[in-house]
Amino acid sequence: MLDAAAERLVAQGYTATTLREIAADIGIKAGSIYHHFESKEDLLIEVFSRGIEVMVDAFGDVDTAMNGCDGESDRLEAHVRAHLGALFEHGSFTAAHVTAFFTAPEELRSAIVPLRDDYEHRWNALLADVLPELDSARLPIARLFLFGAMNTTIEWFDLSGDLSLDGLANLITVQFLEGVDALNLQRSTR
Amino acid sequence: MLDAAAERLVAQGYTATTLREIAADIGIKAGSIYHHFESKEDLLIEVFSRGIEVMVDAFGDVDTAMNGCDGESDRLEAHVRAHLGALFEHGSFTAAHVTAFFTAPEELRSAIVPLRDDYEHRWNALLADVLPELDSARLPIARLFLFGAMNTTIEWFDLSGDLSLDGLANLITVQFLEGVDALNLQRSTR
DNA sequence: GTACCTACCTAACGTTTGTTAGGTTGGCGG
DNA sequence: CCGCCAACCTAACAAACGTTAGGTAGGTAC
Repeated sequence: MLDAAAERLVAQGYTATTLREIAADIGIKAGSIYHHFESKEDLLIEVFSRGIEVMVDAFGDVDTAMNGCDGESDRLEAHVRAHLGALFEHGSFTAAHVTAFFTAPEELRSAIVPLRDDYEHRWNALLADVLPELDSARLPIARLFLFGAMNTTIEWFDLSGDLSLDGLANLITVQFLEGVDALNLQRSTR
Repeated sequence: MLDAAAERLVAQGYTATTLREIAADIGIKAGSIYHHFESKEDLLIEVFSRGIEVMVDAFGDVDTAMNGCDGESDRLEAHVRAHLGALFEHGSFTAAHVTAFFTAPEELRSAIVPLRDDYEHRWNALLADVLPELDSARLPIARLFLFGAMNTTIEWFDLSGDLSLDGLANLITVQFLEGVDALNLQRSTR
């Protein structure tokens, strides 16, 4: 049911996602949803927060898997890969969050914002590690650039295409760290 | 009226934007809209296509203003500045397009896609000029990175903040061309 | 003055939405 | 066998939506 709601959110946004559609997708009637959730808002809050949960978990997994033993640039790339993995490989929760969050009403968003902030802080800390020489005032902007590059991939990246997720993660990391010039030297799509 | 519709689109997305609200914003009643447009879809198609028009015009203005006399990197930065200008300085049409386009129903989107394609082709041609050594298969991906960086600024950039639009354009261009490392050397916010 | 047109309004229509009250079913514990 | 509870259904509610038919005010043309 949460899965069905997430997929509807990705395809249609908040208001166009109706409880009757979600119910029909899983073979029940709209009224039955209220046995599990108090309201539409309640249900979709759960979907959005799971979207962040998936990202945070993926971030944490990378952190525990590689504790300081690898190079900083590889560490960044692994986190980029984890973020992309959350977007494309773990259901539609994260995708729903990224695409539909800003189409939700303000009251719902403010309930989710603390979770978002937590995730952003982890990235800020990571970037501060990877790029110790970067002006700290410019660090959030660098993060926003990176988020922009990663999150807009849902609008064009095709999992079944020539480029793999690993390759995409490498491409984004290199582009971020060294710019477009470096893309010429780095032709390995892994 | 188109302005009011655009602002509602930015704030709420397609389905949540109602004709009654748009009408109320400009001091008329909902039914009166049908004297100027055939339907809600018709009205919002006009808003979305004007959003592209603003971008295309801004792109064209830069092209005529600097015909080959400047460096390629400056030329790219001027176009980035023009794109950001369309987003922040010429009403809400372009902002509405970037934020709400994917919340609109499929039939409406397919009416707009040709205009979008035209704008994207111009950018592809520009990038092919600026980056002649870049693998042509990777050129659309580079453009998508750049678009991602530029368009997600609506979610965080503040016109009245410390960073100016010129500074932001410079930041994005440098980040795109040379990566985050170059941001340290480039501390001029103009 | 008459005719006409543009720009608006009123009032309703059919549909869809989130939501709710009350009823039905099936399985598990005792 | 009885009671109970979770999971579902039916049927309806008020509200809001896009849309339409018909009417009104004010200006312009002749």
